Amino acid sequence: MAAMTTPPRTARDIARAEITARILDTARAHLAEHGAAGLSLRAVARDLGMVSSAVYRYVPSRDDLLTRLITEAFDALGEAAERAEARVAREDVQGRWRATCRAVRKWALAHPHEYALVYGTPVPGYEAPEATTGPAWRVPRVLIRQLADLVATEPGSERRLFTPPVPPAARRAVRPLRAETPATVPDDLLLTGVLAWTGLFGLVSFELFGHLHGVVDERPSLRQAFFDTEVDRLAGLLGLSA
Amino acid sequence: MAAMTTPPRTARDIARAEITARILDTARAHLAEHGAAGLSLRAVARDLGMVSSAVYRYVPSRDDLLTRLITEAFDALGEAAERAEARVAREDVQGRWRATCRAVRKWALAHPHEYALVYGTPVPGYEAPEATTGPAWRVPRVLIRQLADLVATEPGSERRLFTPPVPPAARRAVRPLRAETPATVPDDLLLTGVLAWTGLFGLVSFELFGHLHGVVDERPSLRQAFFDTEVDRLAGLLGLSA
DNA sequence: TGTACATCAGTGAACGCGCGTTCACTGATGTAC
DNA sequence: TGTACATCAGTGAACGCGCGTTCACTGATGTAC
Repeated sequence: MAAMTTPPRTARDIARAEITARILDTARAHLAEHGAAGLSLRAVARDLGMVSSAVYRYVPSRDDLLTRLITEAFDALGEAAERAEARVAREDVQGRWRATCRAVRKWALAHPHEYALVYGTPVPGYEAPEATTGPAWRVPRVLIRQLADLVATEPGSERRLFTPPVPPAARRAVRPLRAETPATVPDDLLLTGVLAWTGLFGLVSFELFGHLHGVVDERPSLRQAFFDTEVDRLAGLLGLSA
Repeated sequence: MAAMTTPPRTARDIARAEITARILDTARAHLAEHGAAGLSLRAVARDLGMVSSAVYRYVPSRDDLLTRLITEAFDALGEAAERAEARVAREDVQGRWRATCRAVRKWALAHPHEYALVYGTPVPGYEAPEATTGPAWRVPRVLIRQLADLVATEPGSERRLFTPPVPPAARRAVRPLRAETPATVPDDLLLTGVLAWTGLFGLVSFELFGHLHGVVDERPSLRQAFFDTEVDRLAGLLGLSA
C-alpha cells in the first residue's frame, strides 16, 4: 500500500494512457485545422468514435484541454529551439542565436495554429494558469544563456557602441527578468536581449499572421533570406557581427 | 435624375446613417468586451432593442461587419500615429519615430481588442478582403517617410556602421515594399526599417498579449520606460542616436 | 395639395446548426479474500 | 483458483444555451403625377 516507484500497469492503465494520447492528438489536429476558437470536445469525440460525454473520463473540461495544448506547444517550441541551438559550438554565440531564431521560425511555420494559440490573441475567457509559465521560459532561457556566454567570452568593449545609456526606470522595469539572469549580464545587454527576443517573435508573428503580405515576397526562399538578414541585424544590436 | 453633388437627405437617409452608426458603435463595444470570436449580430441587435433580423437591413453579414471593424481599426491606429508624428518638427526624425511608436502603443493599450483583431491571430474562416489593405498601410507609410527624410537630411556616413552587407536574396525579397518606397532609400536602410516596424509591433503585441508577465514590471510607468528605452534602441539600429 | 403607388424598416417565427456539461445507467475490468 | 465487490469506461438522453440567416408580413415614409 505504500508508494511504489513503478505503479502496477494494468490493462486499464495502458488503455487510459493510450486513449488520453489519442484525444490530445485529435485535439491538436483540430486545432491545426480550425484554430483555437473552433476546438470543441464534441468534435474531438466524434472523430474518435466516442460519444461526447465519454471524453470527460479523460479531460475534465474544454479549458483544461486548452491548457494542455498550450503547455505542449510551449514545450515543443522550446525543445525545437534547444536542440537546434545545442548543435552549434558553444563559442559561436552568433551561430547559436541564428540557430535559435531559425528553429523558432521553422517550428512556427510547421505548426501555425499551435503558434497562434500561444503567441496570438489570448483565447477569450481563458486565463493561462501558472502551470504554463514553466514551459514558456524555455526559449527565453536559451537566449539568456547566450547573453551570459557573450559577456563571458568577449571583452565587451566594442559592443554597445550604439547603445544609448540605460535610464534608471528601465533598469527597474526589467528587474523581474533580472532575477532569472546571471549577474554578469549587465542591464544594458539585458534590455537589448529583450529587444532581440521581442524582435524575433515580432518577425515570426508578422509573417505568420499575414502582415508581410505586399511587403516581402511570398516565395519561401526569399522569406527565409529576409528573415535571416533581419536576424543578423538583431544580432548586430547585441554586438555580434557577421 | 442626373448625379447630384448633394443627394437629397431625406429623414429615412438620416435615420439610416444614424442607426448604422449605432450598430457599429455597439459592435465595437462588444468587440472590446468579448473579443472578435464573441462578436454576434444577435447580441448587437439585442443591445439596440432591435430584433436580430432587422440588423440585416444595415449589415449584409457578420463577416462584413468584421471587415468594417478591421478597416476602422487600421484607420484609427493610422490616424493616431499620423497625428502624433505630425506634432514633431520635420527635421527631428528620431522624435518622429518616438512619437509614432508611442502613439501606436497608446492606441493599442486603449483599444486592446481592436488591436488584437488586427494584429493578433487572424480570425478563423475570415479572409481579409483587399479593401482593408489601404488603411493597413497608414502606419508603414509614416515610417517610410521617416526613412526617406533620414537619407535626405543626414549625410549617411555614420549610419549603417553595424549593418552587415545586404545579401542579394534579401534585396529581392523586399522588392514589393520597394515599390512603395522612394528610390533614395537604400535597400540596406529599407531592411532596417522593416525590422524596426516589426520590432515595434513585436513589443506592443508582447505587452498586450501578456508575454512580458514576469519579465517586465507591470507598473504602467515602468512599462512605459521599458518601451521608450527599447524604442530608442531600435532607433539606434536606424542610425538615430539619442 | 391630394392621391396612388413604390420603397424601405422593422417584426416575429422558423430552420438548422453546434456547443459544454450532467446524469443515471450498463457492462467490462481489477482487487481482496 | 474462484467468488464477491469495487472501480471505472463508455452509452444515450437530456438541459439549456447561442448562433447566422431567411422569409412572409405590417406599417410607415418617400415619390410622381
